Amino acid sequence: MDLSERKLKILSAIIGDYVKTAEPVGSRTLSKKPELGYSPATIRNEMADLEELGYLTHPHTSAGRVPSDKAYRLYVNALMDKKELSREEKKLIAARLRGDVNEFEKTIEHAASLLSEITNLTSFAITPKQTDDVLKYINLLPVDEDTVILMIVSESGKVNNRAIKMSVPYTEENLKLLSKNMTYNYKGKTISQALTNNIIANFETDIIAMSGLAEDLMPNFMKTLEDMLNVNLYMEGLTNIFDIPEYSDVSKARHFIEMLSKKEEMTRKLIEREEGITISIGEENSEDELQDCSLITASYSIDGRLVGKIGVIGPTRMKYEEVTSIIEYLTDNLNNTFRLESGGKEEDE
Amino acid sequence: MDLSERKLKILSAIIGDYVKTAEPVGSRTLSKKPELGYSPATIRNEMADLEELGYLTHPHTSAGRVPSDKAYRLYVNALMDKKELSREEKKLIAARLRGDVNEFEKTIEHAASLLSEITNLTSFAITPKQTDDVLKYINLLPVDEDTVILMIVSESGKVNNRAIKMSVPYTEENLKLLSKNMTYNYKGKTISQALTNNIIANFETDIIAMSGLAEDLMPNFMKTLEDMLNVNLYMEGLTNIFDIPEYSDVSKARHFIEMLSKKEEMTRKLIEREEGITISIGEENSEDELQDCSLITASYSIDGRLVGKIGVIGPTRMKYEEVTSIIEYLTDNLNNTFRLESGGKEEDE
DNA sequence: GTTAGCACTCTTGGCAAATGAGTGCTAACA
DNA sequence: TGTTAGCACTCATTTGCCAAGAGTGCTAAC
Repeated sequence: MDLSERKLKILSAIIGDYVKTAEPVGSRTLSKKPELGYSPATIRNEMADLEELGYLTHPHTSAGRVPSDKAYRLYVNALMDKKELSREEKKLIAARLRGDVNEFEKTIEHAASLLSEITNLTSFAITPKQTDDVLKYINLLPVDEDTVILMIVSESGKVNNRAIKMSVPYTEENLKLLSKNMTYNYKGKTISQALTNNIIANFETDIIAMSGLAEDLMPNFMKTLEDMLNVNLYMEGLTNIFDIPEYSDVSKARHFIEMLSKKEEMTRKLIEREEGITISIGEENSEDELQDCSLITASYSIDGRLVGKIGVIGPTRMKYEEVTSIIEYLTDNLNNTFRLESGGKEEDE
Repeated sequence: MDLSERKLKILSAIIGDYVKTAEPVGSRTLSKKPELGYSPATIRNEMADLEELGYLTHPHTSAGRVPSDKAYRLYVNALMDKKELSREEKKLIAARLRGDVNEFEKTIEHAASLLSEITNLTSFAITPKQTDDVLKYINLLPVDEDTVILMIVSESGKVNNRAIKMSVPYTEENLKLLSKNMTYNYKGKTISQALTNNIIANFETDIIAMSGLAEDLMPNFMKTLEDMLNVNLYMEGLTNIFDIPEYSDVSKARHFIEMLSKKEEMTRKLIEREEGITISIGEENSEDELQDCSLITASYSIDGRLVGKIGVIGPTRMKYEEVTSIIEYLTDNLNNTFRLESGGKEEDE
């Protein structure tokens, strides 16, 4: 059933007010708003209807109305209009995000902290899972009599390395040969391909000559590849939660912080999210702990391929349009910075 | 003025009880303890004396006594006896700490998380500031036509690298020459020496031939050296604070978490701490936010040289002897693991 | 020096009354 | 037929008050 123009207006006003005050909003308060020229009684009637339809709830008989998750959903889908950021906000974001493509981890961390600062919510970001990152170059370097450094470079410019204690002596020639061989075998493969298809069989022949070397090497090679797949999680503004009246109850705040402190779970949750801007409201979240939180996430990409996520978490009572606009602008900026042609930056306006 | 045997006994009992219950302890409760065979009245007299001397306080007239920071200090210095860990605890710690010298960061992270688990407090650890780590090896590797990887290896086995976009073309020969030259110039220098004495003048002659190369390189070299000095901070068990009755007040918990979330400050604070086991109680801490917290930290070292810190933070009402023993045993274990001869492990008992 | 006794203080919990915000419903009005 | 005023009713919150209980300080007796 479609809601009448007036119902939508009232619902919108209730949401607006409740988001600001965190107090159930009553008919009197609403009737005072200039855009709603109705008497409290009329509004009460409409509110009763809206409640029946599931858009409002009632903490108790003599309290005002509170928007339900369904109301927020409607609001987000249909009612809210995108908020254009002010010139200052845009400038602030752009200025704080100037970064180096080769230090994108730092840039992401900055972005998360900026996001939490602007929204006054808890923000988080993950770096891309580089599953599809392509290997470019593998090198073994001598350090000690018994130490060798394994170094793996990917197309995206990521460099990982690891010092390996060798159990058998090696020669520089051997290392060079092995480096070449490995590069030859793995170059062009994605990290996940390299991890699954065990290409070792492929260079068995050469290896015979170097016996123990490969045995020391391969487990470390695999470990390093796994390291490269590691996703980093950044989180900022955890204590912003304390500014939100809903969480002035210690046990609630505790739950919130406890959940967010579980890095693996949060990372997984973020990875699983769809790309683009995604809003999930209250009970739309599967986790019990998130039943009265909303998440807004967006994806950013590096050179248009590797995809990371950034977003905020807060109470369902949140300034959806504002936060969404901020995140959108922020990710646009990130995408721009991370375009490998090298972070040019001329945006709209 | 020295306290009488009996006063010490009473004080000790008060501390013991208060640490357990977090409730002010009264004379009746104390007189019931078998080791204190005095009537409530006697104990009251002694308590009045102790209060006058500053060892006890009184939340209000009709409440029991609470130990002051001065009392805890006395307790820690003179009264408490070291608690020997149980065989199980020792086993647990030893088992969980088996680590690889080359992955000491992970080991430290584990140690912090273990510490917080055992003590039910918030724990943290910092990796050593590698100021005195000695450079061993510098290498420049070609990747692209315009990308070069700079790699720095230190004696402690740390490997740092950085991809550098070159603004001028290079040849492999040039890179090799430069690598050799830099290694020659920096090998044996500590990181801080390398950062301060600008040795660039030293190889000016060769550089002339490679003009732009060094200009692209040197800023990145310096940045990478700075990266190597970065200290990582690990923190675990933040939410343990919520189990402590003193922090059931939201604003207190908030302050606590806010302070601990400031990574730079916490890192600095830890770096500044003295080596060995250090206990600072309540107002002995300079920071306002720590006035009712105690910190217990200890230092661990890698190969007996590079020194990191690990510790816990909790309310002044803390099981000092237990926590101290745990930290001591833990750092012994860490030191052992990080002895470069390669983590042998046979401990006392 | 130790202890029993007692008056006194102060916190805590429970209870009841007052307050007030807001509703739902009915009846009147345009 | 839609809108509004009026009024009784509900329920959370605040306030004040009282009783109970824990613990002290002091005095006097042992």
